[in-house]
Amino acid sequence: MKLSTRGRYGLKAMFDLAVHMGEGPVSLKSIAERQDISEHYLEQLIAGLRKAGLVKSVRGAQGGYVLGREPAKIRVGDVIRVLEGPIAPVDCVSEEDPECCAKAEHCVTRTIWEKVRDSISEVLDSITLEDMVKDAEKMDKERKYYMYYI
Amino acid sequence: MKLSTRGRYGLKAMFDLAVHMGEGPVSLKSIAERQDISEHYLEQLIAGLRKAGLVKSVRGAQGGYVLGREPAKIRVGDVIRVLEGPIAPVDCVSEEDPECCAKAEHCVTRTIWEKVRDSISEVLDSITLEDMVKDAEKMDKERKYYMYYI
DNA sequence: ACAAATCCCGAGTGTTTTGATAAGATTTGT
DNA sequence: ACAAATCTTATCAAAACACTCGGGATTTGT
Repeated sequence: MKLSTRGRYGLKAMFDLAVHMGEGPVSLKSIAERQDISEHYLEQLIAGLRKAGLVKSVRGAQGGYVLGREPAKIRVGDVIRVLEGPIAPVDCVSEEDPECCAKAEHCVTRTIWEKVRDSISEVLDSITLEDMVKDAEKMDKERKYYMYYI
Repeated sequence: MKLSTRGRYGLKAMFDLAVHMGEGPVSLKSIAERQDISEHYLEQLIAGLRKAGLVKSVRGAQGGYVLGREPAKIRVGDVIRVLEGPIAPVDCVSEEDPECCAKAEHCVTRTIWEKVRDSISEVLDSITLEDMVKDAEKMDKERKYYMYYI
């Protein structure tokens, strides 16, 4: 029941982009340095985010990435789903195309996993990047609020 | 964010034991057959459950396993924690000995993972084996309510 | 006493996932 | 033209996962 680094690093990067919103394109290199992530690895992760429209890329010198839409409209769940796949503790209750078995309707544990899935989704979909930035500002007014760890 | 087969199979087995409560020791072989799990693999899983006191073993011919205490006092969360480790989407919010980083107090995402952890725990700790047996009885009065899939 | 049933334990194995690295191609501002 | 970036593809080592196997130890029915 662990998140992989994909989701953790990806959310770090998205938060970093939200913090630097309005300052023009942010290079992968600067994100990787601030968040202490392998640049090449982050490249793979952000490719997925780009395809999903959560970030836009600007190629060439002074290029980089910007958020695909306002921070208030990007939920943590959106980011996690792109990087980790549909939220589900087991495949038979996957948010999209669940691999149901024949007896799914009579399966006691299935209902348990559904409840787990829904409670996770509810938490992740109730928080936006904007919320995160505001929380960070509250936590520490002085310091630049990079996340050192996820 | 997936459960491994350890948690799934283990809960299957515990449910099976709860269903057959009061019929004497249940052999691993019969559980493995009903739940369609590798017997040797299940052996490993149940070893952990035994050490945790969730099941008791009866050695020798006609031996097997029985629940360590009443089904009403065994929560799904108890079983999952034994087989999958402490509930936590990331290590820094682990239920026991979290590997905190220096900046944990200023980490925005940490609070998110805490909320996720708590919502999962709440679901898993609100359901007991007794609840599962009752649900199964409700779902299907006629058939023996084995779980065919988790 | 003996054999069958059953639990107990540790080691080995193939596959998949994870997390990263490397090399080169493409695009663009200066 | 050049340097700074992104983009694409390929490769790879380590860990986790899901078993599998072999051999003991213990108890019971006959």
